[in-house]
Amino acid sequence: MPELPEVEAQRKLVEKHLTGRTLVRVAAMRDTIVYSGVSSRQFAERLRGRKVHGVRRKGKHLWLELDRRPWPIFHFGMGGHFEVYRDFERPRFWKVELECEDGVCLAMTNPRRLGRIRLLHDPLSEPPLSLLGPDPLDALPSVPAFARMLSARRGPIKAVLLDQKFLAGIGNWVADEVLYQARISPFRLVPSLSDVEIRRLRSKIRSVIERAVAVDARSELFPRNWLFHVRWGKDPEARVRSGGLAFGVVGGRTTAWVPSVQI
DNA sequence: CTCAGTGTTCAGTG
DNA sequence: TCACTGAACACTGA
Repeated sequence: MPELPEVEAQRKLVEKHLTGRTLVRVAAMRDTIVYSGVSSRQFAERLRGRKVHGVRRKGKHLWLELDRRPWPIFHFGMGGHFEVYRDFERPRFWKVELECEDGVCLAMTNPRRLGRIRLLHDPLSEPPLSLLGPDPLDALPSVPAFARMLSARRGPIKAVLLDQKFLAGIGNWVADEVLYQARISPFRLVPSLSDVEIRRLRSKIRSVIERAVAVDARSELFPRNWLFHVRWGKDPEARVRSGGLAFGVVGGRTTAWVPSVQI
């Protein structure tokens, strides 16, 4: 679930419910894996009574700006989300529960426990956030800057797109979608890309992410001609219509592409 | 019962 | 240093 568009949708949700509010009660599920560098108990103590000034995101990381540091940073790993509710109905797999003065509760879930919850004084200037490349939604590099970034890279283009030090927030499905729409094979080595292809790639990174964010990452609202539907759908005819879908492994990840379209 | 997976990190290798 | 591979992490759901 959680690539840039999904995390941005979560950010908006959290922003809507927590901005300007005070965390009157904080519950933290005991978990020594998801909580990183801080115990769940300590985490809850540090947050209780704090006022939320803002909710920010970079790449797949989400954090709260509070009236006092340190601030909490959330990463979902392979799954999870924030859930809003009023009564005592904690969702399955909850890791943190934040309650506001108006009784609204917000919980972060993380079923597979590959996510991380941290407490940092200045998120943007400390790892892991300080190691990230630019966020393609907020700060997509210009064409020349993008070309310069690529010129420092080798290897298959998909592996580079997945590298969070290159751009922050692109994950497996976004990478496949962007390459499909840019008509570039995921296996193409970066040095072999032409200027035209580099422009097309950058432009598709922007359009795919903007479009997914515009519909709050609700995949049923993605344009019908996106690879996404063919890839995850169970309609075999759609696969044929797409021109023949292939699966392979690039950058250690399952990759879907259409060989007849992607050169 | 088996296995892939919308992610990240680290050790080992070239 | 760069880059790639594979494994590990942990657990759900098909």
